[in-house]
Amino acid sequence: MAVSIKDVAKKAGVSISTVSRALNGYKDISDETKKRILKIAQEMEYYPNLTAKTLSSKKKCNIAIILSGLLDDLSVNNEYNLLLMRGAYQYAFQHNLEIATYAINSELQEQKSYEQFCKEHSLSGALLYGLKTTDSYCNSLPNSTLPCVTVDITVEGDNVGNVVTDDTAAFQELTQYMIDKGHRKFVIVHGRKSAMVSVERLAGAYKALEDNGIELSKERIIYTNFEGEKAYSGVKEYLGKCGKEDVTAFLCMSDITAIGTIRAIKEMGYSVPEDFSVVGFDGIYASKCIVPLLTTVDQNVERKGYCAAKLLNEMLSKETEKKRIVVEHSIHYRDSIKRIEQ
Amino acid sequence: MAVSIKDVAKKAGVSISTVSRALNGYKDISDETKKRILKIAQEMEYYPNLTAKTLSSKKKCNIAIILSGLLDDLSVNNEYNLLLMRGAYQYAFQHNLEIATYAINSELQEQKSYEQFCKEHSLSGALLYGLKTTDSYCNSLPNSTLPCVTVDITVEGDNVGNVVTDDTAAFQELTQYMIDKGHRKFVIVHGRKSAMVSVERLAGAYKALEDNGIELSKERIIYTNFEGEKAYSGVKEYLGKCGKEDVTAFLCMSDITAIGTIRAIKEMGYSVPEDFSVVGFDGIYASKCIVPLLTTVDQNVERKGYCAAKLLNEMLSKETEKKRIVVEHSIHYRDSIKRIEQ
DNA sequence: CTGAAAGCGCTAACAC
DNA sequence: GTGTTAGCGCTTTCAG
Repeated sequence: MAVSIKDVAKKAGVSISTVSRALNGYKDISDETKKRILKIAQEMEYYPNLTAKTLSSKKKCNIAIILSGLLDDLSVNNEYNLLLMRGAYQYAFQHNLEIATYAINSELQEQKSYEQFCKEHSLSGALLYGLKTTDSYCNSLPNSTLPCVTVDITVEGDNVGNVVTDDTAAFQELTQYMIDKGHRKFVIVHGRKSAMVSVERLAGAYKALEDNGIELSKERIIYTNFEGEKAYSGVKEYLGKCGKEDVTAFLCMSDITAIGTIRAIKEMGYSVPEDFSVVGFDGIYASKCIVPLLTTVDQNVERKGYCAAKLLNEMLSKETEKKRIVVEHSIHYRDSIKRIEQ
Repeated sequence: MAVSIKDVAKKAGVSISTVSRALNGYKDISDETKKRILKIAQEMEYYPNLTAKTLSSKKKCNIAIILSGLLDDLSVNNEYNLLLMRGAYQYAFQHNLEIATYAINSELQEQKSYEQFCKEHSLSGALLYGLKTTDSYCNSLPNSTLPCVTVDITVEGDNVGNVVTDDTAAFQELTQYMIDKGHRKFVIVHGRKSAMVSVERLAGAYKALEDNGIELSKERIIYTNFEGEKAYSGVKEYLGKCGKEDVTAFLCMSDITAIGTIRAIKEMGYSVPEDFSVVGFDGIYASKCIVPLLTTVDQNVERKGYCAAKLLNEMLSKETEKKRIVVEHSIHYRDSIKRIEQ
């Protein structure tokens, strides 16, 4: 068995409570014994059992990432999820916190509520990544007594914090930029109808379009479920049907679909940005490697993960009243768009 | 406080051990009481405290993923790491296991050994992702009493399992394929000198080259640290210096560097595969979205994660003597290469 | 300043 | 079959 606090106490000739005090930096202990105990503990290679610690301790503060949808068929979000994790762990490292990540799916959510999950794992709160509007957590969260922070999805509740991108503003900005570049004939390569982010991005596009008196018919929206292949086939079909004159720019709701769009365009014998301009959304690594370099909205994903961890931590220590953080995005203006004469 | 086993016992008018027996499906309990207790537990929304469970239980079997290097500057492995996770969680779901993921870095490894980490977290074993040859875990693992499974890096030890790709064979195969297509003048876009996978891939290339009596000078190796930008600048410089006649194919050790290579080629006014052929390695999502579709080795990353979890689980239950699993790769033959006349 | 003792929620002998 | 009891390793009153 591993060396326990008891062993250290015995070796040091003190009681276990004294060892506990020394280890946890309490003040009501003589400097001398403290040093001695610490030294012995180190020599014996003693490391506290975190399980026992959380079990016995009252004021626990351990948090986790609950990653939903990791096992969904859709293997498109891989980079995104890990960047979110990176951000959270960055915060954790800086603040000497430890975060465990668990994976769940929609089904598991129905079997066990968020609160139950937390209690089972002795969690005082969690970061909820990858939640969908249809997930059952979304219904139970508002009544949760345990704090949590969602990312990319707005859920109300006294103990619920949200970290989001202003998707509407971002997509509006992007669309306006295209309009400023002379584009009037757009096709939107949509994400998923039921995804909150897609809905908001679409709203942003319409705002810019309306501001400039441009109409966009429903037929000019291609749904992709965020899959590159769907974007590819959708765009190909569209171009085959409607021809070149009908459109000058594709507004894509993700980089992956933008890359698929570019492939479709090239395969039809056209080029980007000479014949068509294309913009993406996300700022994935590949967007700055491909040809042409993709103009895209950088969501600052890592920062979102960081902010989520920070918000949760502050909610736990009642340091903040804030419940909603909008992480600023930025647009990378690159080579995939072209100014055109009208 | 949450409802505990005690509360259930009280309500049911039995002792806590009876409740425990009912909950854990032991046989020495009457069917009737069992059903009654289960019903009450459900009504009371009782959920066992896993922390207490692992603390008191002897034969624990909880495993974790220890993800190293997540916070390294190099943000190139994001998709890779998450696919690995996906695989492990897939296995976990199928076998009703729960896996927690923790993030560490090289520094943390020096402060605390693998065994200490496990003891702290009451782990019976772990999956080690992202380990580097220079990491201190590599030295301590051989003497570990707790089992673990590494991925992509070979570490010896009685309690150490390894899941790898046969990088040498894969890269040899790829190189041979290029040779069969008529290529003789290669440039290798290398990963990282100190990375085990890079070393093996290089060995594979040399094997194929030597088999066919082709020489490759050191100047024809471009080191990239697996970064797309480095590949881009390296290839650009190379082409600027040596010109078009000097090379017909680029063998890249990752898809990201292959994508960077393609960009460099295009920016120099050449095209792929007309002027140069390019192959990658990994099989990332973007490889099947870009133009041209990238010929690459699919590492079957998800399967690697799955096999690692499986191997660890079997090591824990002594079901297997095997310590090393080579996950079969496959080559996607796509559009980025061209047959040439010599 | 330090020790004794009571728990945290649960499992696992051991009795009855 | 079921209850009693002793821990798992640690924190935290409460005495002294």
